[in-house]
Amino acid sequence: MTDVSEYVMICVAWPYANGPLHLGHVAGCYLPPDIQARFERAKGNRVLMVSGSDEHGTPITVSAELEGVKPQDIVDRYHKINHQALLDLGCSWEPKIDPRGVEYGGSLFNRTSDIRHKTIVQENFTKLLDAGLFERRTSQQYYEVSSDNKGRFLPDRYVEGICPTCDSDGARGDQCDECGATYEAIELKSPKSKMNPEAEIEIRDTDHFFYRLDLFQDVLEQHAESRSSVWKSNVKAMTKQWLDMGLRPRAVTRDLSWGIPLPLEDNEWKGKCVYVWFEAVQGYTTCAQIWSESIANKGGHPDGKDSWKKWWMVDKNGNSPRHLYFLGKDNIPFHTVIWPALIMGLNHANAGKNSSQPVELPSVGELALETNVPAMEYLMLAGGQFSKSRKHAVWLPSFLQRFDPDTLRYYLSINMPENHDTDFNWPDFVEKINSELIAAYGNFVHRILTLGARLPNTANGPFESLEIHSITAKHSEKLEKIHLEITTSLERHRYKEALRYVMNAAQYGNQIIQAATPWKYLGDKFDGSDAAKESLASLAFGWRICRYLAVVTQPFLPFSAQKLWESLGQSGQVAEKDWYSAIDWQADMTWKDQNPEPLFKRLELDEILKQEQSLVSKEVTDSNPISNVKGGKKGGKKMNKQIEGIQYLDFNDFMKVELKVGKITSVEEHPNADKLYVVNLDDGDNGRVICAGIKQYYTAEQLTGMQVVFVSNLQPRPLRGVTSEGMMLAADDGNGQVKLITVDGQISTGSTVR
RNA sequence: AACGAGGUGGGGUAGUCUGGAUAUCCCGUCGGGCUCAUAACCCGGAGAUCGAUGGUUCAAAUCCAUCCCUCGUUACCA
Repeated sequence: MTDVSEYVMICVAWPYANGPLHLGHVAGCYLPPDIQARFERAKGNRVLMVSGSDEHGTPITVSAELEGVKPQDIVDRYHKINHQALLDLGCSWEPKIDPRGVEYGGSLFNRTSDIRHKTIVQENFTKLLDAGLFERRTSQQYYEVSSDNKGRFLPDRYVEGICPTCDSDGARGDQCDECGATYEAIELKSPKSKMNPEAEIEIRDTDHFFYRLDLFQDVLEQHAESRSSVWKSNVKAMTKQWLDMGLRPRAVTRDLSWGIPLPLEDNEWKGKCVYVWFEAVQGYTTCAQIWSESIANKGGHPDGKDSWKKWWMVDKNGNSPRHLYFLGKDNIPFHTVIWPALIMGLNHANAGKNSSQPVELPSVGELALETNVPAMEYLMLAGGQFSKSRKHAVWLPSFLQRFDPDTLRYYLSINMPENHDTDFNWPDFVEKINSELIAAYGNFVHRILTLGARLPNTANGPFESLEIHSITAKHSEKLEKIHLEITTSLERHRYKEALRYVMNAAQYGNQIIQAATPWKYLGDKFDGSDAAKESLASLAFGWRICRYLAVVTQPFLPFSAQKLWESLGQSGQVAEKDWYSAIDWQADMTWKDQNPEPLFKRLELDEILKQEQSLVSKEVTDSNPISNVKGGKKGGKKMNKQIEGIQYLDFNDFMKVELKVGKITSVEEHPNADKLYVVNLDDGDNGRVICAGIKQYYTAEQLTGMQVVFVSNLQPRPLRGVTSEGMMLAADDGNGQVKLITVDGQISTGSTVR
């Protein structure tokens, strides 16, 4: 054990509880913190790891509305699913108290709907308000009027109308897709609610509080400067970009139904909630406080309910606990600019200062700022051979039903998007598992265990009497060097590199065994010669390498590390072993008398692809692959079946639709769009131009000469610069198949369809 | 089109922030060895003017400028 154990706070981005996690999330922000936490614990540090489900905000109410259930049902469902999936992946969210004792910390995967979270957020809100760090502003916002008194304010992206600049229809809240203009949402002509187009809409004044981020400009620049040597370049760049733009006050309240209400009595604040960004980030501290109160306190931590301060406050010597935040690259500025500004704001308020006094970096007894933000790039989900045409996600829960979690942990670690985006694809997954994880590491271990099983056993296993330290000294030296490299890499958050070094150790083991050829001296063949003794001494050292590997693979591959540990006859949990015991060459040798079993099973690509095929199509049709990245959009496909009931169309309305037969005379590329063709159509009259989004399904040659059915009396509309005068009908199976509707045999163009 | 990321032997990659002399690792390929081990292991060879051009430098994959290409996200599918 190192004699000074550090306080390490590991903060994991809060997954948004409106869908299951997918492998991109795992690689980006759920696996790396677990590796880090396991590593820190093994080094003897005191680790507190926090995260939880982010359960408030508009997207969840929208999901709920679409499914016809309550928001609470949605968040309950996904909190459970995601929490379980993370546990199945081996992420150490359980037990909540460190096995070494509560003073060493623990972990808590909480949720923002926790009443205690709500209470603390409201207290903090009040503190910041009283310190004058909020300013109140009035703005105008669309309001959806409803007869039953259930009117609501509409966020900009839920409003559509006519562009004030180019007069085209379908412009969104604050930006027109047609001409690219941006404007204030209230300038929009004939605005409509996107969710409920029939509803009457009006502009109303609404008051909100804004956090005075502008007051933190200088101090945040100092902070960023002080971290410039530890932050990765993408973190530095994105932070700088934000600071260079200049910080402006940012809204902390919203007209929102699903969230934490403002802690204000006045009637005018009814129906308003704390903006989700403002409350969810506070989860990092609230979760620590809740852990402290409900877990550490009961678990007998000497500081009781205040134990969280050990992980959050700058201590009396001015030392800060180490704070590591794990998140995707899209979240960087939130954690390097906005969140530090909130922390310093709370410090400011706690010190009894107000907005006229300058804000300062944390000092003794105050909340500390982040040490490092090892943000990842994205893991891409490549279609590979099954579905090039459309993207498919691989969901964590279904993955874990079929594969050993350690295989996923290995693949994502060795392929981690540390510096740039990387791809997930099945052939690569199978290859890496079979030829690296299994062939190099798994095979080496199995080699040693089976060779050992063939030696005559003694009290402490077959190897003990065979050791000759003078012969293997150079091997221990080499492994110590590798151990140092692994350690250094992990300290620098270079997981890929660290795991590569681990594999080097296994490879080195194979080299030793290959050179020693111990199989020549087994059983009857043992002749007592020096060569035989040296050979078997190397084999015995193989046992030590296995033990070494169990310790150093543990942060990455906790399940197989434990399995190996037990196969070696070692007792207890390898996760609780000291990191440096890997290179303790005097450790007592042990043995488990048994038939050794391989650590992993080889994967068969053909089988996986077959299964995956069915999995993909199944998930598109019967699951809900809604992205749960915050601010992510839902795919269009699954909307169909989620619409409640059928919306009947009036017969007279239907009769207004005029369908005709036309013949495609020529097809051109749209000058300004990837998916559109400009189709010239002979409509039996003067001809017309239609823009059609079928570029990915038909070539221009295929289309030319086709007879198609089109809507002739649709209001013409410009589409990215070209006016489209109608719509061709096509069938879409929702799985990437699109076919135009044609007529059975020849008929003159312009014929009416009835 | 906007924004983001990337172009390194046949495929996939490390190294680029912090310039330095034989450019890393995995797969494939060719040759050899081993036969204990999960068609696994070990050794060796071939194969790269590090996207292009220009610049800075004693020295550039690495820094600067311009250009080309690819991918992702978003938008367009009336």
